[in-house]
Amino acid sequence: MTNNTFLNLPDEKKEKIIAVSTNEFAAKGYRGASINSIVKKLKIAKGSIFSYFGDKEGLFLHIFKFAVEKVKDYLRDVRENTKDQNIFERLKKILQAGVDFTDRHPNIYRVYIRMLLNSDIPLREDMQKSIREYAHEFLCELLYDAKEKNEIRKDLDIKIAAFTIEAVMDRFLQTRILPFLDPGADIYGADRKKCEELIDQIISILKKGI
Amino acid sequence: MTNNTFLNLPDEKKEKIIAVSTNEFAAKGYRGASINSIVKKLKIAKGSIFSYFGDKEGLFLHIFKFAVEKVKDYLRDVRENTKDQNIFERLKKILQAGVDFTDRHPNIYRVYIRMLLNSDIPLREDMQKSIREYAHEFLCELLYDAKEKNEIRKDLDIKIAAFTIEAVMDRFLQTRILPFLDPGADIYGADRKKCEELIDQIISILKKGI
Amino acid sequence: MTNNTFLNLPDEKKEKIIAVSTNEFAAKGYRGASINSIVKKLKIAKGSIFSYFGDKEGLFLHIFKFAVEKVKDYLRDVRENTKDQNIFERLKKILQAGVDFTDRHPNIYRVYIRMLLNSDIPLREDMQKSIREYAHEFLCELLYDAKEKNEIRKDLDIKIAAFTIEAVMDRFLQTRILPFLDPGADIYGADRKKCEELIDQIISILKKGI
Amino acid sequence: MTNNTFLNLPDEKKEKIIAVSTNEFAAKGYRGASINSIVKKLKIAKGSIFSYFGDKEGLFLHIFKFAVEKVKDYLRDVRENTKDQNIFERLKKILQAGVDFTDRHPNIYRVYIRMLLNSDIPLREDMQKSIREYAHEFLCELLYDAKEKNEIRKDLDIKIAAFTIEAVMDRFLQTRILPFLDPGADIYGADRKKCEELIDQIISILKKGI
DNA sequence: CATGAATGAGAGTTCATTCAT
DNA sequence: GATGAATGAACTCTCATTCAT
Repeated sequence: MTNNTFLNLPDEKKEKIIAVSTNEFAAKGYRGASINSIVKKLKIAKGSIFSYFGDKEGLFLHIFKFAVEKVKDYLRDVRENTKDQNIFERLKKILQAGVDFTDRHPNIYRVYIRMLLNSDIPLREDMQKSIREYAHEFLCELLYDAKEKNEIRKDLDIKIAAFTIEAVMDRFLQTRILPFLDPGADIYGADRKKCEELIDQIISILKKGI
Repeated sequence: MTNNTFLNLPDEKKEKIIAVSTNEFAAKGYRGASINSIVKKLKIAKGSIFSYFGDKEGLFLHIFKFAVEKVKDYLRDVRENTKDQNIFERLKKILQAGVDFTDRHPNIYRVYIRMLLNSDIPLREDMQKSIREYAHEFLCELLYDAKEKNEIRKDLDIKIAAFTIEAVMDRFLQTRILPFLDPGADIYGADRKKCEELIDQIISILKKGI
Repeated sequence: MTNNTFLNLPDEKKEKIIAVSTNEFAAKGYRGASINSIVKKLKIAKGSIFSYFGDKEGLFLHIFKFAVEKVKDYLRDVRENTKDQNIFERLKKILQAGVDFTDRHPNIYRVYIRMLLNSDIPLREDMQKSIREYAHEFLCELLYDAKEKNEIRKDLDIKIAAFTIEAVMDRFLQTRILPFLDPGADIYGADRKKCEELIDQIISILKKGI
Repeated sequence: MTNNTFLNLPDEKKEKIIAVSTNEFAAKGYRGASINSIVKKLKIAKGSIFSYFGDKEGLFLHIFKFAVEKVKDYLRDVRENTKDQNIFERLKKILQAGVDFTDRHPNIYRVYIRMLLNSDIPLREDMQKSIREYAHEFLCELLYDAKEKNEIRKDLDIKIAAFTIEAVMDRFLQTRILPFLDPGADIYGADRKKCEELIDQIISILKKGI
């Protein structure tokens, strides 16, 4: 749907458009986001957005795909960089990378989780499923490898384990971008060191149980 | 904010107003929800809603508080009914009760998770935090009891364990009302029996680790 | 489609809304007509028009049906008032009544003929056909009566005669509201007397041929 | 208004631009017609249209003049080719040629009658009058000749006769491009033979009266 | 107290027109 | 001379909110 006109824009402009739009969608959701508000912030003509993306849905889809790709990229990176470590090290690295990512791109992650929960809108079903499915399969692969290497219990149901890990990790990352989600003030690791400790403890619980 | 006029309404009418409004907010989100649409379904005058709740925000806040209370009620019930069981039995019961709850009141739970993500709108901070905080403290209490009874590791960090458990449980319940969140078709327990198995396995992972 | 709210309006207001809207559609056609422009002239809120008629199409349909009914009314009147006259007297009376009508309601007639030629728009097919069909059948009845009374040729094809008469009459009336349609300056009867002469001559040609 | 740049274009390109534009104006009217849509179909740059014709009005005027010239051409042809026939034969030939013309160029005729009704837009008065005036004078000449040759009544008012004939002929041609204008299904001559019969009957009524 | 007509700001969207390349 | 990106006014339509009845 996205127009060549947009793709041919100077990188700086493209990035600004994506950033401002992402912020708008992240802050107000699909319906709440206002093209008026976006173009005012961007100081461009309203018509330009429509020539770039067709309509509001087109803009959102672009933003969303962009966000999804960013998330996938970071997952891929971690996998490649942790190939020779054991599963618990790898999970730890994933969480740390996730923390970095949400710190660097809080609005991208906001758009991503917002849209997972917003059913009112124009994500094709497959888009909606795509990312959690991707994360799920990603974790399944990791766990499968780990089982082969006898790092985890032979009797573990991989799918359910993946589900559990994903839930915990996702929620942990959410606490970083949605402070109010954080149930205890001291769980939210403001500083790097505290944060690493938390990660260690979470991994530890996933490893040993409660 | 809610008016006495509303509170003095016959129960049946009050309930209908809450039910219809909850559905609307659950289906379309805060901004997407339309007072027009609500009053049309209710066959009452538009002005009435505004006299009852002041404005759209007031209506939403009422709906949301109501939803929160319902959730808290169910948590309280479970706690009372499982006092003499061990922690793993209790967690299992909580999850089962949660499944019942989301099956019976899918829209209440929908409103609740929808609104966790909406930052631009009118949840007072405390309202926003209230429910996850409540669940967190609720689990902390349970775990504290359990530690006293030597059901769990002595060295377990209770807050982080509570956080972990809550994350997994919440995500499990989300899969029931937002099917696309479910990463694997077979994780979603369509039938009662399958669902109980899943719960057992999740609890098992929480207990023993991976 | 038209709302009760509109129908319950004071007559004066209703008439003004119809008059202003009719002028707008008559002057600019369906697409060209602007709700903005209409409400500005009426000094009412934009929303009101939409609450009365649903949308632009609803407004137009109301206007159009209204115009059609007015035209039909005038045809009915003439028929009733000329029952005992011969066909040529009757045709003359019809044309004279038509002249009166277009003089009194030029915009109603304008809307009516505009819409016959505008295919881009929301007249249900039957609406489109309705009025010319009505006029055609109306003339067929008159001619059938006339044939029975031996006022016209026995071998005359009534349908084609009706078609011919309607074409001439319609065009004559058009010249009154669309001056530029008038091919010769002196055919257009500005004054009553001249106009009657023209009518006589037209009827004469229809009667005797050229 | 039309630019030399346009006139110097290869014939093929000029014709394509005129054809596509005529279709657009015929289908959607002046206001409804979209330059966007035209240039998309033509696969030329939007700016070109504006350099050729100045603005939308300029394009339309060109199209309209072109249509008028085509109509005049066909009238001239018929006159030349029927010089030695009597008036009723000539009228018949004119109608037959008109049928051919509307069958071959329905959109040209559509533009022409559409625009007769559009008062708000950019036909200079003289353009608006031009074509019907031309047709009127054309018929007057024919009738004047016929009177000299004693083919028609000596007492006939030529102008009014011309008006009458033109009205009937025009309406007949309209039925071919605007089927819904046709009052009776069987008046509309779908096939050539039926059509000729209709023409004969119409001419006969014009000749002998009703 | 209930009603629902009136309001007008603001939404998404289209489009003729301009102008730098 | 051709191009098409940028523009912003104008469009239809929605909606929370007000207030006279």
